[in-house]
Amino acid sequence: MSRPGPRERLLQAASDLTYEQGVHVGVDAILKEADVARRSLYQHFGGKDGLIAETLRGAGVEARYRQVMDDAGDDPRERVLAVFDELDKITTRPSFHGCRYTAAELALTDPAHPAHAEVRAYKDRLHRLFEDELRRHRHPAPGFGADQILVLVDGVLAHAVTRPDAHPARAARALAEVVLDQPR
Amino acid sequence: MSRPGPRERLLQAASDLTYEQGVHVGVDAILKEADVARRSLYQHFGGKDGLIAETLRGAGVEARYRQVMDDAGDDPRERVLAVFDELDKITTRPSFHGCRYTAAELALTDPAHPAHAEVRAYKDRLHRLFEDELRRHRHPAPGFGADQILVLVDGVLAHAVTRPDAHPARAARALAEVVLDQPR
DNA sequence: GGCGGCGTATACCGATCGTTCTATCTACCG
DNA sequence: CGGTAGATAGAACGATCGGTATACGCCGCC
Repeated sequence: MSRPGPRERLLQAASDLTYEQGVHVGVDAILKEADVARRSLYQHFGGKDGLIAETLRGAGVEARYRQVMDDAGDDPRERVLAVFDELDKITTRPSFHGCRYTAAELALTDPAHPAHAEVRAYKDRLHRLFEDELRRHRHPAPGFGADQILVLVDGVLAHAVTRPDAHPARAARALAEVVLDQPR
Repeated sequence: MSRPGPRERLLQAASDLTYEQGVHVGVDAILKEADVARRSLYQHFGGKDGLIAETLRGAGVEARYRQVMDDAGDDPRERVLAVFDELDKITTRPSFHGCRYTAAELALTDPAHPAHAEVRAYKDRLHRLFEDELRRHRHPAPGFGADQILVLVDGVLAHAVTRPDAHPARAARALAEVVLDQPR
């Protein structure tokens, strides 16, 4: 029943605050939110950069995609389309602030920042996720199809930040159906 | 033959630096790049926020879309597809750093920042641009179709930052063809 | 011909940035 | 019981942030 240790609290606080306010939140704000001593941050993560990178690695966004798919049953077509239905819900919530990975990628100018590798790894995992579904669906070109799905997903998340009322997820869903209905 | 005034130099420098390094570049860096006195910035734009907003308004990215379309001729189908061909070139250049409007939107947390209105206005103009093309093309639902094109464009620009080697513009182009080939 | 407006240059402000430091406290383990 | 590792609290570091103030030079225009 005891609360998690400093490391977990730091990751949680960093995850929340960087999503709400971007990766440029101050270390002080994160420390206060996590209720953790300054020293613990540098002990566990070496610095702010390390904490940011580790936060992205452990965000578990990919797991939520899997969950949505699993809730949609076994049919790959329904599983993929369910993602866009979910995106329509997410992107119209007031708490929606875009894709944390895309935001981090754009905000961190320094190409040497460890976060970039995490973003790349995340998107590669997502690509594999969709590619597997398309392969099960007997899509003629699962790799290319997965690229298309990823463009749609990233497009929805990017566009909805500025024009959520346009319901980009619905527009994208119709195109995702086209990807899924390729002659096999 | 004389160089442009401080205002124009500031806009140019801000445009360059904010694209390369994000909107969090320091005022000092902009002033140095523009070779302008500190005071001139606050005289002309009231502050950094005003300069950023004005930079977005005057970036003229929309004009480049029009140019690409005009170079592609009169057929709306070819004009729209030309945009994705151009995107494939742009996104694979080393100097590519994503969509400046999306980046600004994500980086600026404060909802009251004047830049948000500029981003919204820009994307609305883009929507109108594509909607007009689709209408000329006798698309059955030009508004919805334009939403789809915008999702594809934003998706390409967002995804290419992390995975340019996936050539998201090519993946998107195939879907844009679907949008354009709707039965009318 | 002097005067106001614009641009420049530089010093300075308080605030905040990420980081390092010292010092004290607490929990666990032999 | 003693000792060690980890956590806490908080001061302080130099650097940089956006913004303001002061002083000086240049130009055109009444």
